[in-house]
Amino acid sequence: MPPVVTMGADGRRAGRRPATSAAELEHLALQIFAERGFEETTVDDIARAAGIGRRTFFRYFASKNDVPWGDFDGQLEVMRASLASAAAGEPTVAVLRRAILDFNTYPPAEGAWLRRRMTLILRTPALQAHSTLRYASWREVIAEFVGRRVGQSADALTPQAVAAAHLGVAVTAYEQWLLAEGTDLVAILDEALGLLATGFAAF
Amino acid sequence: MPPVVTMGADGRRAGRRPATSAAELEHLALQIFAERGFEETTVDDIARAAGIGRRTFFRYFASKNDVPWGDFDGQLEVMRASLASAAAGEPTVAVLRRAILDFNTYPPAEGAWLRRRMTLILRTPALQAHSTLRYASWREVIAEFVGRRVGQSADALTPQAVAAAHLGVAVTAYEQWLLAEGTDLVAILDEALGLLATGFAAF
DNA sequence: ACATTAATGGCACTCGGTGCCGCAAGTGAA
DNA sequence: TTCACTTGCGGCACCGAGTGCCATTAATGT
Repeated sequence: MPPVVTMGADGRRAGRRPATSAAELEHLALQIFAERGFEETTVDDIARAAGIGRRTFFRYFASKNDVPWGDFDGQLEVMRASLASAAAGEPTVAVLRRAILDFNTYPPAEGAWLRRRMTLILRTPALQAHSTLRYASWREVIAEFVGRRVGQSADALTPQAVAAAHLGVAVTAYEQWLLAEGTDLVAILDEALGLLATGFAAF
Repeated sequence: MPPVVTMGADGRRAGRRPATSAAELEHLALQIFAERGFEETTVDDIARAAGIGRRTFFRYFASKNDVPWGDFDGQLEVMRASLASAAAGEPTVAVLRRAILDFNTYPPAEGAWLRRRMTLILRTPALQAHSTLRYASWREVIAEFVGRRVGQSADALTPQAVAAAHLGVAVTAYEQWLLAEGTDLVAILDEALGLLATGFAAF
């Protein structure tokens, strides 16, 4: 039997309202991580600071490692749509390059937060490791697009290789960006992806 | 004060002898993983099966995740030496390609074990994630070589990008190899690395 | 008031991993 | 043989992440 959805006129559904939100929790947690470090901060610390129970924390995030990822999946859907709507005439790698640059273009106000988030993810071993699992869906989106373009299954060698190479290079660009304070992420990404398009045969 | 190393004529050092070896433990653990699954096998299970204490297990492996990696670091040193001894005239990517193929060329007898190991690593989320940390040193070896060749720091964009792209493509080749039973790993690796050398501009 | 729905959070438990420390089992030398 | 020394073993207690269970709380409409 389908659940009877009781809903108020203002769109509020029945039931107790969430005590906080994933975004709010993330914001708070990132602050504590910055102060005390990721490993040194326990889930209890975060929960206590947020005024919620430890158990409740795990209803907002599947794991402590998932905290710094924001709405990654949502952003991914935007990229998927962007790829799908590309003109058929435009070369595959060009579309890819543009989509990746878009995916990583943030409003200037968020620049500082992005740096914090990515420093955490790329320099904390536990998060570095965990990132692989999040990147998997990123690669899948790319592979599906390339597969469509070259008329192969997304699981085939070429789409998967293109996706993996682009991911590796994009992450490398992020690492370079973090190395120097005042640099432009998109410019570095563009340069790095350029290397990939031409191929490494020149070396 | 420097420790006085007392050592027998036959090369045996003083002190109690190890009850087992990392290789032996790995062999045993891999068998249990294959039967019961990685997540379903506790460290206690492995220790009990090996007749050692749980505490002792962690003297052989830094973590449960490190079990399936064999002598990865040792192999890496071989690759590093191989890269260092390459003729200066040979193109960088060609050297790289050959070194990677060598690195992944195993005696036929080990083929079945390799498949087991890699299936475990590439299809178990926890191990997939952990692999990133092991791959870091692999990338470093490549980046150092490329840096030397192009006259840049190993930390610079180009060496890092080349390393990351090669890693991504190599792992992809492994995944393709696992998809079909009778295939030749080295051939797939060669094909995949070929894509990278030419670049993706053709797509 | 009452049924319903959804979120909270406490409790107990499992498992990976670590620090501490006493003990076992080897060594060469007195 | 006995002793000092060295190295590996492993029990114990502890921490922290993550999960299943379930009673409780706070919101909804009838």
